[in-house]
Amino acid sequence: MVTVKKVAELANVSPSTVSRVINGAENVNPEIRERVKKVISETGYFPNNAARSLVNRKTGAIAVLIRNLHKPFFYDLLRGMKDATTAMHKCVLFCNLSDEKEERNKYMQFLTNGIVDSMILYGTLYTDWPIIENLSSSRFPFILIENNFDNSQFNQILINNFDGAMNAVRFLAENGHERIVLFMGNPNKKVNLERLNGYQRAMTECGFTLTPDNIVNIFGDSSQAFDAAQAIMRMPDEKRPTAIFTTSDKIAVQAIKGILSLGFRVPEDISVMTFDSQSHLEEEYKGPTLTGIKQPLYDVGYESISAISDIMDGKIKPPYSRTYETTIQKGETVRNLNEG
Amino acid sequence: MVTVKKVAELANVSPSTVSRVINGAENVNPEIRERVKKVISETGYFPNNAARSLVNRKTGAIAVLIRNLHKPFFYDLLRGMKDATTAMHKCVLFCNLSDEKEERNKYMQFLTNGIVDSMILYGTLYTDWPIIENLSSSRFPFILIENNFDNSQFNQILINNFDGAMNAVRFLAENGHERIVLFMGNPNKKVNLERLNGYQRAMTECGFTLTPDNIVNIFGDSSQAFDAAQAIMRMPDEKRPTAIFTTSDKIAVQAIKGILSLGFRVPEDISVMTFDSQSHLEEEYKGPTLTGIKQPLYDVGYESISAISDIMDGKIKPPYSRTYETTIQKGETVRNLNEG
DNA sequence: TTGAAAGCGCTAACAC
DNA sequence: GTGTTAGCGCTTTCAA
Repeated sequence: MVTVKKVAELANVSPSTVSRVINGAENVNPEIRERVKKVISETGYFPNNAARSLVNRKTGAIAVLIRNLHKPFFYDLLRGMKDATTAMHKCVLFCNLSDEKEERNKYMQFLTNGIVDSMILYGTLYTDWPIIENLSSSRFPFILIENNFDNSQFNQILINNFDGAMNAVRFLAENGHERIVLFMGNPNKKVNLERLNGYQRAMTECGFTLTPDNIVNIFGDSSQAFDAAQAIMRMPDEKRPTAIFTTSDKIAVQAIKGILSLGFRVPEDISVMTFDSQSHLEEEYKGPTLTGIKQPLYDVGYESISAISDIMDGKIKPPYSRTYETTIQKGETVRNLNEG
Repeated sequence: MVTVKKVAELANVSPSTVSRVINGAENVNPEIRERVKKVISETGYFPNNAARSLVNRKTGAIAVLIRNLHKPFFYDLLRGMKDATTAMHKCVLFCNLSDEKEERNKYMQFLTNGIVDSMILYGTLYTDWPIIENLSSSRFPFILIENNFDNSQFNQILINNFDGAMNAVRFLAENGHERIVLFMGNPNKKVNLERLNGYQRAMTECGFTLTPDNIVNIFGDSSQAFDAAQAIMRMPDEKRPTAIFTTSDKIAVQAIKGILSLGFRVPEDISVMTFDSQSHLEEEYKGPTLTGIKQPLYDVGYESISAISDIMDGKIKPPYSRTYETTIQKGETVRNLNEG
């Protein structure tokens, strides 16, 4: 293995000079610099990160922790992160975590002790609190994306789920819908809670009826939405909602499958509006293209890398917080009741 | 920061003893062991990987390098890797590489110098040869998945593309097809070349006509397949192929879109068989479910982590090589000409 | 069974 | 502008 020492010997200088050349210090005789550089390229020397990290206490690398990294949901997020990585010449390490607490701890401890010096965490769980607190108290720099904590002391990037949900209801209202039911996913996820709250606020604001029946719980497997949608289609016409708003694509897809399975059509018989509007769905789906609220995940991904870099460089001083707005993505699943 | 030294002080022992406890050495007085363990848990001490790596020259972590990690194509591969990671209690770091040589080099050098001590590379490019050779000559352990090199000296996991393509043609033959055209992707990718060769062999074996017209080059953007498929559909019935075999899902999807765009149907007017049969397509597709050759990517992912672990543990001695067979995934795009 | 001491490869004070 | 020295946190001989 080639080390600074060996390079120093071959170039007839001291290790410190080699170090200076490697790190681009100004105060080196140009002639010597060239000599050292030549030896470096000839020997194929590359500095050992472990040794560097040990003395510098930094590596310049960023870790990104995501549960279920493999899910197509993260397509745009990862693309954004990748483009930012290339643009900023960083090294980014992705970790695909499971829910197991032990495993999560292991990764955290591994990464935070000499491997990376900043971190991006997507969609932390409530149960991750000890981890976050630990990071925070040890002053390890990190950014949370869509976290579950009501705490502005952390660096965070958020998506305005509340307004997004409100806009969904308003969009449905503009299209003549009043009887709008919510298919709501696991309320332990803060995002779902925010979408619920936005839905409720908008329903009230629009003056639409809002009873417990308006909110259908899909807390378990998303396939529950299949049955729930069937149940709705079996209601008498005059009572049946004209639109379903779902907190995720997965739920929307299942709901539509349920609707179609009974011979009904979307959006002719009932409209469906989703939250997410991913370009890549998690399962085979051949129904009409979804209309829904779209999250700017590419931008969020790009910004997360860019922001953590700026924080590390001192260009941004924590706590940093940024909220992204959603947009409405028009597909084929919402019918305009005002027409015809 | 808590260090061995501090733990040693608090426990009234020497750093060496702390080290022994951490590493589970036998020769430690049980009483002292407990005392040290207590201090460790009280202080939340965790060993610094950089320091460890520096002296041990290993970290126990594995890096997985994939170009375009975000693509849904890798869904099953990543799932397999993740499950293996959890099962074997390893730390796996994923890197999303671009084609840029400079970036690829940077990651390699970063990772191989104190961060991880083994590596899995998926789908290396021909231009990666210097990297691979460098890894190899420095005796850094790695496994290639679906690599582009004809070299059995490396640890590798392969998929039998040749037999897969042969089986595709045979399957079409069983279904009464004789005029089978190949839509072939970039031949710089070894996998495409193997699929081409398998196709040719099987066509010959079956005694079917095999002219240059039988092979349509889709070397650029897969949307070329759209036009190519239209061109085929414009051929007179008696000359037109009865089936198209494509080297990837992407090409198949474009081809089907082209066919449908002219008012033809799949598989009634022409059959389409693909290689890949991914559960997650890269673009919106609502045509018939694809029939094609399926790669066991989950298994490949799982095995890659498991194998590199075994290599590191000395349970497997290099060079390690394993080839996975494909299966036929039946969808709706191949018509049985023998019926009716 | 335990501790003292050396050293992994690198950088940063400090001296020259 | 350059070299010497010490030390980052850890493990591992070697003595005791």
